[in-house]
Amino acid sequence: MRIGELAAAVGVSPRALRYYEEQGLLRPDRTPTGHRVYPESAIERVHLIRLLLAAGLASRTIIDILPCLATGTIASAQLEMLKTEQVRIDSQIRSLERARERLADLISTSVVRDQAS
Amino acid sequence: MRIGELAAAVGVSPRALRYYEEQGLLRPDRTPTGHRVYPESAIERVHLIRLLLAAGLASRTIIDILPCLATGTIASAQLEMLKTEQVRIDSQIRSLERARERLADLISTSVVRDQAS
DNA sequence: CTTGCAGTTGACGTTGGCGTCAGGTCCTAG
DNA sequence: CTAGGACCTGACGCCAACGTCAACTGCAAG
Repeated sequence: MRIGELAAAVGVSPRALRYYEEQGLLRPDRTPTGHRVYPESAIERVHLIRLLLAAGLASRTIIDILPCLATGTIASAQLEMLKTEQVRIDSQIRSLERARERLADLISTSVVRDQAS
Repeated sequence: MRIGELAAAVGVSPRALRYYEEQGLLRPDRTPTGHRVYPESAIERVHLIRLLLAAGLASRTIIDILPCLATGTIASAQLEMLKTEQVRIDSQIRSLERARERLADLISTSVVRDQAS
């Protein structure tokens, strides 16, 4: 499939897909004229990339863990990285929960006041 | 208290405090010679600012809701903003939880492999 | 007085994840 | 043959939240 199709399939821009390739996250084949050709599996792969990027992992980190999907094996150094990221994500979740709670406090304790513009 | 003291008290850099002021989040008094002077309450205020920034709120948004703390009242437009932010935070938390789960999957299903180098 | 740390403003640098041209090529339909 | 999408490679733009000089002033201690 070509870049436009993949982009539509996963809901990202072609520019983003080229950027992922530039970062080493994707390695599409090329037609003789240089057009990118992606396998079906790229859809799943991009979804995972987006998920991890949204969770705050650096693309460098993602590069290291993507091979684990294909091989089903992982180096101990990468395993440590994954655990570190989990810890970071956990603390980020807690931070978000505190913020949400604080906003809820504000909402429940504030008196709504009419505001002309 | 001066900027260095406040910075140490809340664990941020003086530069960050000046930036918050530039953004309208803080309004310290000044000594006759121009040095910033913060009230004790600034500690609490900066903690809240950090919490909301960490939760992904824009400083412009924070500007609008900080007065609510002081007045205990809130305009209906700001109330809507707060609810919108809550929704955003909720979806962000869910996204993080999915990522964490995915990492846990990887950890539990991958075979740890020895790695020279 | 001077040493030296703390403070001031101003301005440019950084990082990530793309958006957005610009200028050219490829390919399919009519 | 030609029109017009879709694709290509640069390369510069953008935004937020500061970091990092630079060049200067303020101030307390010895």
